[in-house]
Amino acid sequence: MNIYDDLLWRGLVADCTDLEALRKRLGETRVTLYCGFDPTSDSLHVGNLLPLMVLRRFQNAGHIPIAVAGGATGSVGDPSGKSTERSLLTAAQIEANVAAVKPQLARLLDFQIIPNTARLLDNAEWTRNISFIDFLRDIGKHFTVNQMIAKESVRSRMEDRETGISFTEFSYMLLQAHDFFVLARDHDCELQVGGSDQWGNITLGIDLVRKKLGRPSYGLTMPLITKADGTKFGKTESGTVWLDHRKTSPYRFYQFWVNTADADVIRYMKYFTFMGQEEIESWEAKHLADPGQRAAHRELAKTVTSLVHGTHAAEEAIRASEILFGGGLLDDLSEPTFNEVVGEVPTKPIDHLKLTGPGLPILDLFVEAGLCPSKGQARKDLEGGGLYLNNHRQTESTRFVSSADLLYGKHILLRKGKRNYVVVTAR
RNA sequence: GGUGGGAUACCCAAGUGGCCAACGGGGGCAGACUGUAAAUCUGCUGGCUUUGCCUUCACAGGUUCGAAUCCUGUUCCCACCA
Repeated sequence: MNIYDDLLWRGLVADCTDLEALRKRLGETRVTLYCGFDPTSDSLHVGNLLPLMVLRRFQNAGHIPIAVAGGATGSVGDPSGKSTERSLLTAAQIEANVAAVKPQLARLLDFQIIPNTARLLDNAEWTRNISFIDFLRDIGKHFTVNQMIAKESVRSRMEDRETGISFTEFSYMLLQAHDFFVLARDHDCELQVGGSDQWGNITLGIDLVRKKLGRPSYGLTMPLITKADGTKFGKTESGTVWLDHRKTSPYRFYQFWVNTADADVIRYMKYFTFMGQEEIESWEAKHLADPGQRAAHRELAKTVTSLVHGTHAAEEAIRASEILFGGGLLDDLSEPTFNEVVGEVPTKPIDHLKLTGPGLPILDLFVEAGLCPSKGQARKDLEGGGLYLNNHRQTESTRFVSSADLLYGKHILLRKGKRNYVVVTAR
């Protein structure tokens, strides 16, 4: 199957500058393509996964992907999809973010395979040494302000007189167009992919390539990822789902995918796995036959977690999930297995001395662990049957917790409700 | 500037002298059911040393045995008039 048809089937094509020409071009020879990732944070998040995986899909189909870290563009700030001006990051922040994001980009691409080895570049490399005057003369001259203010990202901000748009963000599209030109000139890059909010920036780049190099090039955008319930993709109650395991643990990451709504799971399989059509259709059949099993959810979670964090981390996340949601008692659990849980749920250190002798009132312990906001609330939660110690439901609000309750002499597993766990570790 | 109305817990919103830690709804948390879902049902939703005590109804005073409720002043908001 042509890569283009595969993308189409997966629902990954929102728009294309020239559908038929691109499909034909992709069928002929190896094509070099790129996608930019601005380092707005010290980690990529699940939303960035989609375009990054599209690069990999192209590579799997024999094409050459270039991931560009936006050391230059990121320091200016893309107005696309933003209703207000953003505050600038410091140079040091950008540099640190680029350093953090690069390995994440590299992880999803293949730098060994020959001949279509992936490349990882930073647009600061070719932007840093261009003088402002040169940029105005060589790049700026090719565009009219008229066409620039017609772009959706700019127009929406110009219509809002309250916020407006700074010259800095207004210029962003020129930098991105320049990137495409440099990559076309130096790497024979012919295609730029990105989220649908990148459409305006991409088409401007295509114009520049045509004007300066007299070559056609292509743009392809992916749709915005939606959720069945209308909320924003990539967020949980506890915030953004990051790719960095220190910001979002592999367990949380796995849980994020397991909790995908039924109505979204097959679509996400198409988006976020490299499984083929037949395989995905068989999961779909399995899901429809017995939705309660959530086989597709687990498969999706396992696959994506393996991709981002490795199979070992994914297996640990699965094991931790089985312990925390299996509902089983902890009594016959071995220490190494329990340790899978520690580190996957929030941990709270506690002074060992507090547990000696009679110990600590159980309500105080839940408050100290952060599971309950006050003792009054803790008492009510307990009376409502919502508090568990080492997976045993607690009924006595006057109970004391002492070192006798420690598992393996170290830990106490506290739980409120179905899935709010904290491991208290004695020090 | 004039006149009238309002300010209540996370949000909306009752309450106009004691039965008020304050009706009801939303949201949130928990329980049952379930599939770590949806829907539904139930409980909780100021704090504590919890059959009781303490602090809350814009702010500061006052009347009263007793005030979210009455009076005075202050701040802010809204409506109509100019």
